[in-house]
Amino acid sequence: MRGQRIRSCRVMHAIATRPQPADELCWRATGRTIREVRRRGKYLLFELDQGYLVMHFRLSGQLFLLPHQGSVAARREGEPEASALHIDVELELACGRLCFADIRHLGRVHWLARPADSRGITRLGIDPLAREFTRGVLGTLLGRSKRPLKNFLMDQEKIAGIGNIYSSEALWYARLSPRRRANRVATQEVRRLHKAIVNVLGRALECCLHPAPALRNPQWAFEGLEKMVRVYQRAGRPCPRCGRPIKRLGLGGRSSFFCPGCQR
DNA sequence: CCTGCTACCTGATGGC
DNA sequence: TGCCATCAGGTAGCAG
Repeated sequence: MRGQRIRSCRVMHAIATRPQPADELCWRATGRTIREVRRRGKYLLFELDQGYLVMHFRLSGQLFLLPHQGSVAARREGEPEASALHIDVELELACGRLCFADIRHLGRVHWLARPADSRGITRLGIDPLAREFTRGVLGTLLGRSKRPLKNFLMDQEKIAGIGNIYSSEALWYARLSPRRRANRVATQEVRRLHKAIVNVLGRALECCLHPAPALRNPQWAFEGLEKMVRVYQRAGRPCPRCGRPIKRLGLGGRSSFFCPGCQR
């Protein structure tokens, strides 16, 4: 995407730009050039020559790169309907149409003068893949919170980027109960949790990149989590470590999966 | 300030 | 077959 000029921007479903008016996104984005693409927590940022295009995929957002409408390539592929793919926003680039699609329409696309104009971005905590994320930093953060570890790990203002899958997985690797209070975690356990977080995210990245996502294929869906997942959505099945059945637990409005046998 | 709950959406699945 | 409840990778906004 780097260096591509946004020839036009179409909003098919204005819910995706809320609370920003769709036409504001369009006029701000049109004619701009993408300088750089980066990630902050779960946000995807397109740095433009003026301002930023910011995407958040929430639960079901996806990006597609489709052939230009009416092109030979589009006809060969049967011109997939925007409605069928639930495309909310479409950016016309030289290399094709970059489409933000989202079945549940919970994802968002905004234009911002700078990332700090997003409350969600400003308040993001430390990136667990960054150098600065050390055992010591994790220990300090944990010590300041009385919440259950599961809620702590999913709090984007503490550590940015961990969601429901990887919080369950990291706690399993660290042999810590999702219900354990953050400030009741011993030094040795902090060390285990830190290692677990970094390992889980690293392995997840491997799964996400091999095979690489097929941006140009609208049928493509992410598969391969099964290879790395040990407890997530595996209630009733044996724990790969101790053999006892994995349990599902409601915490903070989300499902938490863990092994009561070896997670304390 | 901190925490927990609910709304926001659509679609898949399973029980009756 | 249809109807209803529940669940799904997340966060903003609000009440207490």
